[in-house]
Amino acid sequence: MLSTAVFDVIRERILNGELLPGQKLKISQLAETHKVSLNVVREALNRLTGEQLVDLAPQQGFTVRALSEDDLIDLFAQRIIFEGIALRQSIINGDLEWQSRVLAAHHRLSRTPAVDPENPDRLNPEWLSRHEEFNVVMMACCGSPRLIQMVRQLAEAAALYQRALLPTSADRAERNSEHDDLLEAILEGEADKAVVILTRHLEQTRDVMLPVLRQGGGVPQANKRAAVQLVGK
Amino acid sequence: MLSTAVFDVIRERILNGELLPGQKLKISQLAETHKVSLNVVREALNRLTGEQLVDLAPQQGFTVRALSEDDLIDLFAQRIIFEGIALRQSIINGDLEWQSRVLAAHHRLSRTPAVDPENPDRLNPEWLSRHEEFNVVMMACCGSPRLIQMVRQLAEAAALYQRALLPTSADRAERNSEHDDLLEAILEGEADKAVVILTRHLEQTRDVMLPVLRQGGGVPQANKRAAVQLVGK
DNA sequence: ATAACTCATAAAATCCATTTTTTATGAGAT
DNA sequence: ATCTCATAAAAAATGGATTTTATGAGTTAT
Repeated sequence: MLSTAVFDVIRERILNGELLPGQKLKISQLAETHKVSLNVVREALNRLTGEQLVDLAPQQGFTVRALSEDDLIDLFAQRIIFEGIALRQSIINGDLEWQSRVLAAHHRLSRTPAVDPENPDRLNPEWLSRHEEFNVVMMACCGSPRLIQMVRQLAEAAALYQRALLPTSADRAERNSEHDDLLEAILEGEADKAVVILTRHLEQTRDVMLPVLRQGGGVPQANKRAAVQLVGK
Repeated sequence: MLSTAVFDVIRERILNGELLPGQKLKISQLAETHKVSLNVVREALNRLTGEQLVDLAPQQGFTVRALSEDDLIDLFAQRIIFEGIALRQSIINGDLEWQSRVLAAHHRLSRTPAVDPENPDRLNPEWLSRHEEFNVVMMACCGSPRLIQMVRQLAEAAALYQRALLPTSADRAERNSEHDDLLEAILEGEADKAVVILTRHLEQTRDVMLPVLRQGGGVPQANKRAAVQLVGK
């Protein structure tokens, strides 16, 4: 199915930061670059609105979902709640097989440099992927397909902020040690401890990004457009 | 925007039980009944997949999301967690204006007969609407747009089950008194108590539906189709 | 001179009619 | 009963028509 392929590619381009938050997604242009007809693009974009990655305003087309301070705060408040619940449940349910997968994901993450070797002022996209994978695997055993889906959606939204706002300078060593602590708590089955560490980790991630968003200098984000009525709001 | 209108109508028809869980949604047929072209319907259905009300399987088209025992249990487990959180926060944040709106919604609900006067063996659709409205208003002051959105989506999924499975006989009087207790706790600002009542209410709702789903006799639901690979799973 | 308004033009979004592919169906043969 | 294959039905994709919005030059008013 063509629209599924286009859906995946555009989704990837948004998460990669190739298509910036707030940016307009011109259908004809996307159709041309992906060598498909207009409706295929339209279909893909409609599905992306469901994933909360794209906004649709009638007669004004599609845009990449924009960043905002309020949303950043709300987003991380919900991540703390949802991921906390999912992680606790995962630790309770998880077996040896699951622990091993977490260990493996952590290893892959810890051995990937956080800063792009070729582009020292930006985070390494590969590291971001492994970070997200670590996150997904941690939650995988929570036992609830719906919870997993919601956590995945929140993490995806957060990825937009992280790719745009996370500075490379922010105490990498200290932050990586949080992953180590998290792993340790998981392997020892200490749910409470793990949730506390995760919460602190998320809070710190948010607090690093907030001032960057506030000053906004040099943040890769398309110019804000005038507020328009979005569908379904 | 035509597709938005069609989106709304189809959504309504699904929530009304006019289009049954598991039922195939033939694009050409929908296009004809709504006097629009195929692509418009397709666009609406794609957006409905984002709302988790419709499933899409490549080359097999769209179906109304089917009911299942596992999903029912999962769904209510998540409702208990997240509606609990949203309600508690709403009570903490809510001002007099909000309390008044809850009171009004409760009044509308309590004065609407739960059983359809013309169709005594089915629940009154108007009552179901007011019940959902009561629910939405209760959560409205939780302060988190994202939490509201997720709670709304969970409640919408639950509506499918309730319209299909909730018997008319299930101790209406007792269940309505739970709404009264809930209102009382909210107006007194007793968050803990309100959450306990809500939790019990949701558990009972689930437990009433489970056996009906298990035996499955006479449940309005389209015949199950062979399992197919769905997109995005 | 600047600001506000009109209106023609271009660009983009939305929708439709049609073609191409894929899947489902059922008669006839093995 | 199972398999093959022709046919019909439906999904998916295309190309293009229609409608709406954005843009900017020209005009008028302050």
